[in-house]
Amino acid sequence: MSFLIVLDFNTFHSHKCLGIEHFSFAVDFDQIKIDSESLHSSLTLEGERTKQEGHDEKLRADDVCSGINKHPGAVNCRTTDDIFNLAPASSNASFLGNVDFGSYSQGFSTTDIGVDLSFAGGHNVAFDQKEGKHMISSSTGSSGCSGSTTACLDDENMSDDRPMKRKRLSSSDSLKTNYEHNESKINPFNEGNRGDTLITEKRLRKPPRRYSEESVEQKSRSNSKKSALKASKDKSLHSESHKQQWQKKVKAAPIIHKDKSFNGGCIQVPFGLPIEEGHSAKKRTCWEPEEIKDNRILCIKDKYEVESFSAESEDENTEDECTTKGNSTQKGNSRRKHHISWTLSEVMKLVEGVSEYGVGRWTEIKRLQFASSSHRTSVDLKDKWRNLLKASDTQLQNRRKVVLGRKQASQQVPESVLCRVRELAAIYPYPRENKSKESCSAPSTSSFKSTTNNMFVSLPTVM
DNA sequence: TTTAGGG
DNA sequence: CCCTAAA
Repeated sequence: MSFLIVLDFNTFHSHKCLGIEHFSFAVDFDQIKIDSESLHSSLTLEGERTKQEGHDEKLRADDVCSGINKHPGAVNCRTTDDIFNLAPASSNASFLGNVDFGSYSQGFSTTDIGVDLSFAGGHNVAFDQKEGKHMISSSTGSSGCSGSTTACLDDENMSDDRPMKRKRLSSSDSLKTNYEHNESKINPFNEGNRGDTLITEKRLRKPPRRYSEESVEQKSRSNSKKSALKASKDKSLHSESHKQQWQKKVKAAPIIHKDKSFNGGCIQVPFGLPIEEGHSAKKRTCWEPEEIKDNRILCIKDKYEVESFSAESEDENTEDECTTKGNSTQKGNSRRKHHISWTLSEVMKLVEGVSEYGVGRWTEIKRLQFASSSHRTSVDLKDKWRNLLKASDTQLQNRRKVVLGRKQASQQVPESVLCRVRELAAIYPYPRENKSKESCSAPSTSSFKSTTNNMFVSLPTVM
């Protein structure tokens, strides 16, 4: 098994890290999967054993952000471990990043190596492709906190992303070029195997209720001064033209008929009604039709998306694609507000931004890291950071309980990122949250800060 | 306008 | 995410 992978990696390496396909293409993981299945019987015992004894070790390793080599639990990790050992030092950095995520996503499914691996493997393919892609072109490893895995991972991406984004921004004064850019860029990657499952997920998801409400409102006041105002002052104004094109497309499609067929009366009624405090109740009345309509839109949109670039739910879309989606889905105003889930790359960009500019300088971060994504306002960044802090904190606590461990932890945000968040939280204490934690919850010294500090201190020690 | 914080 | 007070 490891032999296969090693060969693969060698090709990957011999291509000067340009052929990420060689590293993560389907066959590769099929091999792994097959191997793991065939090995399952023989490995089960060992896997179970290593999984258990490895788990503690893994947790500790994660604490110091030095994960990879200590994940004996998952088959993949073992192989990557082998690779890692064989890999020339020069390629360690970029490869590390890849392995990191892989092993983390593996980590959540190690409970059942034989079964879960297939899925997690698929996931890894997707992820590694993306990440690998990012990493390949950049090799700056300027990690602030010694070469921790996290640092590699983040910086690898970030340092690459930013220049590209700037370039994109400057080279595409009209958003149209921007989109062309992105589509052509995105296309090759999204045509992976994983697209299908993700698409289905997306289609099944219910639209948030608040969204339906707002779409109603937007329709009712389509030309209200607020929208005009917002559009005019919103920086994403330049995206308007493109957006409107999308809207035309969408509108051209038989959405309205569907509405009628659904007895759209429900939709109309709420208009007349005063839409004030009775939020929940009244919204719910008009929710169903809206939902259906929304699905319609989604379907139609999906058609386009699947044609141009295979849709992909909340994964790595590169914020630009998210923008595309957002604009197309929403009618009227600047950005689709309701819950565009944060992609990992976005989170990492945020983390990177915070590490570079400090907490609280959200506009800076927005300008520099999220320049090309019209959604994600500085407020969003702030909120997300708050959430990340919370997540990292709770994760820390969960770690101590150990028992809970893997599954629930952070399926979206890899531990490495949270780890980085904690580091940054230690460096740049969040304006008031940290204080409050210190003053309120921690009469003696401070629970949170001390732990994070310890973590932060222990990092270089271990590395 | 931007940040911080509550909801 | 949204809203809003404060700076």
